[in-house]
Amino acid sequence: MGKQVTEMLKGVLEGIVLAILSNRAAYGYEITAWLREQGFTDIAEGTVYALLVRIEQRGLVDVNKVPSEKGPPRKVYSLNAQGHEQLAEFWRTWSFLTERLGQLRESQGGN
Amino acid sequence: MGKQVTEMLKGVLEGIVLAILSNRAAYGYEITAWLREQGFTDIAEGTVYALLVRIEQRGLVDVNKVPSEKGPPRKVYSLNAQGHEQLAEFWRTWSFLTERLGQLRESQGGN
DNA sequence: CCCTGGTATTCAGTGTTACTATGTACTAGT
DNA sequence: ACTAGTACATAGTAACACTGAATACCAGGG
Repeated sequence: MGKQVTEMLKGVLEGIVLAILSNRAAYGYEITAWLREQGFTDIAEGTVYALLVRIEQRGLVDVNKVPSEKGPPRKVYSLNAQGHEQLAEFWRTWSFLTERLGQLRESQGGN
Repeated sequence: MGKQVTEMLKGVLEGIVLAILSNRAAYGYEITAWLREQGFTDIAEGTVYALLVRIEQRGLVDVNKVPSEKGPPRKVYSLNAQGHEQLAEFWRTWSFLTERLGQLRESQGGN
């Protein structure tokens, strides 16, 4: 993907993961695989795990350890009330950004 | 604005400034003031200047020193060919992100 | 004359975040 | 035993925006 996406992901990736978790509970390996399918081809596993640790420490998710048939136990994360609030806040900020950027884009050659 | 915007701005602020400069040449102080008007109330002056130095060093802009009636000379930046290319690349990346995020948002409660 | 305030740029130090590159752990199949 | 796939964890690094301050230039007021 390149460095540009990397920088833009900062701050956004957390929102993406929160959004995923608001759909349904999920664990790190699963989330990483899903992201890769969606075109975020360069996202390293370590990145997702680190992010999950951060949002857990900030109390945005509940964790449930579930044994797996193949491999070590999964840490299944689900969004709690505080997480939903944080997600709503993320969407507000995201809307602000898209609106501003949209205007900027229109004010020029477009594309 | 808060910390959330700060993190999301990473990588995006550069695109914003490139977009501004593609409309017309401008200098740091002016850009900062404009951003504040647009609602980016928390952007520190130092941030914009640092960004301008970066994109200058990467050869995306041409610089022109213009005397000011009040204060030290202005460094007026204008986008060159490489800068326009970088801006186009930014819009591509931005489109990718907005598309993915848009889908994510729809796939849930919306808002 | 000095001092404040607005214009304009610069820089050292800090915090957050994503990446790289590993390492660990568990299971199934050969 | 060995390999491959699943699953999580972490130490070190780079990039970027912020904080806070300093510097420079000019105007007007006390």
